[in-house]
Order: sequence, then C-alpha cells, then structure tokens
Amino acid sequence: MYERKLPIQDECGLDLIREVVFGKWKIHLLYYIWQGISRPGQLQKSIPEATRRVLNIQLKQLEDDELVAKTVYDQQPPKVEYYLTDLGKSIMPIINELGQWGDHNSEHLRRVIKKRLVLPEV
Amino acid sequence: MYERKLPIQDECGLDLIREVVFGKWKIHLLYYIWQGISRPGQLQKSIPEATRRVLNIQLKQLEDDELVAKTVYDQQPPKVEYYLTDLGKSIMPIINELGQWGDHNSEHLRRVIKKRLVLPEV
DNA sequence: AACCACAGGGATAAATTTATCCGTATTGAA
DNA sequence: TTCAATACGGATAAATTTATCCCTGTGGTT
Repeated sequence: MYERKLPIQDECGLDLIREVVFGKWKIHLLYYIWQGISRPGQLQKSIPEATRRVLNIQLKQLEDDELVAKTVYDQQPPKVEYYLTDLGKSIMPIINELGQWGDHNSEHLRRVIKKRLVLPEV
Repeated sequence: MYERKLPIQDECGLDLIREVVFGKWKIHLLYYIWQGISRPGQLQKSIPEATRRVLNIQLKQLEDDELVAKTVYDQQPPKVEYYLTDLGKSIMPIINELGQWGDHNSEHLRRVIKKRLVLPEV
C-alpha cells in the first residue's frame, strides 16, 4: 500500500466528504452500482475511459470506507456483485443532485473547461 | 501554467462536477465565500491547514470556471473581495448537503479514515 | 529607517493519484 | 491443448496536484 506522509484533514463534514468521494471515478461507481450495475466487468463497460485497475482500486477504497460492499460467489469463473451499504445509499440523493447540476449546466461547464486546453494568449 | 497531457473527460454531469469542484479546498472556499467571508486573508484564516499559495491557485480556478468572481479595489494596501456568481450560488445547496452528510456521519467516517493510517495487520 | 498589512505569484520539490504493462488462477468450450 | 471469460493485484512510470520557500510592491505606523 501507499504510506501517507501528510496528515489527513478530518475536521469538518466537507473534509470527510472529500476523503471518501473525491476520487476520479468514485461518484461514477456509486452511481452505476446504485443503478443496479453490480458486477466489476459491467462497471468497466459503463466507464470505458477508466482502466480496470483504477476501478479496482477505487472500489476497494469505497469498500474500506463502507459505502459499498460486495458478495463474492464461490464459483468458477468468479462472480462478484457490489451493492451500496446503507451509508452508500444515503449519499445517493446528493450525488444525483450533483450529476443533475452538471447536466443542467453542461453547456457552461464544457465551455470553461475547454478554455483550459487553449494555450495562454500571447 | 501546467500543460495537460491526458484528455479531460466531460461526457456526463458527474465528469463536469469533478472538473470544477474536486480540488482539495474548493468546496471549503465556496462554502466560506457563501458565508460572507470574502477577503483572501480571511479565507486563509478560515482554512489554516491550507497554505496561502494553494488557496490562490484554487480561487483562480474557481474564478476561471466562473463559480466565483472578485472585486479588486484600487487602493493601497490592496483589497479584494470574492463573491459567488449565480452559477456558484446555484451549487451551494448541494455543497451544504454534502457538508451536512459528512457531519451527520462524522463518527463513522472518522473511524474508517483513521484505519488508513494503521499499518496492515501482520 | 524599519516594519506591518495587504494580495499575488515564480520556481522547484514532494506527495499523491492515475496510467501502463503484465501476470495469477479456474473452468468450460472450441 | 489453446483460448475465452471472470476477477484480482504487483511493479513501475507518468501525470497531476499540493507543499515549500521566497520575492514583489505600496502606503501607513512606530
């Protein structure tokens, strides 16, 4: 594992939120699992931009943080199903609102984000 | 500036959200500005764990993304006041919910976060 | 004259996160 | 026997973000 060197901030609610949901694909994973897409392979197809490796890592963190849990079926080939814990379920209304806010303002947001790619004016 | 090498994902609302609010102190800054703490020096006192440098960088990004704007008073010593744009205001209800969720579940969250510091069992 | 408050940013190092590559294991099917 | 499907994870490189250190400039105060 990676041994952290800088202290983790956990003073306020916003600190805690950052620690558990600010990963590149965490809110996406929570969303798709909530939608019923439970198996790792399906999740990867739902998020093709992410490599399988990263999804595994972030799923593991969500699991460690107890926002998701999984059932490992004892069979061959392996079968695993993720599901949201009660804690995970409880945050979904907010994540959905975030997604809606992003969709609702997508025109604006894409515009400002695209500017980042443009080289600074001479 | 930093020239990005990997493509930015901006497919869905959740991608866009990540791009504009997933910085170490961005939601904190939005929150405090929303609370009326508008001057850079005050913001830094409100978030003592962050260095002034990082706050400047993240404020600049929030400004580029048009979630905040600022008034620069033409006087000496300098005086600057940040405020939320309409877009910035519109996301505050959700950020407040995030903070409340974190506060509400702080006991659980602190527990799982602290485990990360513990070395893996032998 | 020396210092403080104020806001800002360059240069670089360090930390952290993510990407890339590749290997493990099992069963059934071609 | 070779390959596909399934899930997982080590090792390392690259990218990105954050931390550290230090400097600029002005006007008022001591």
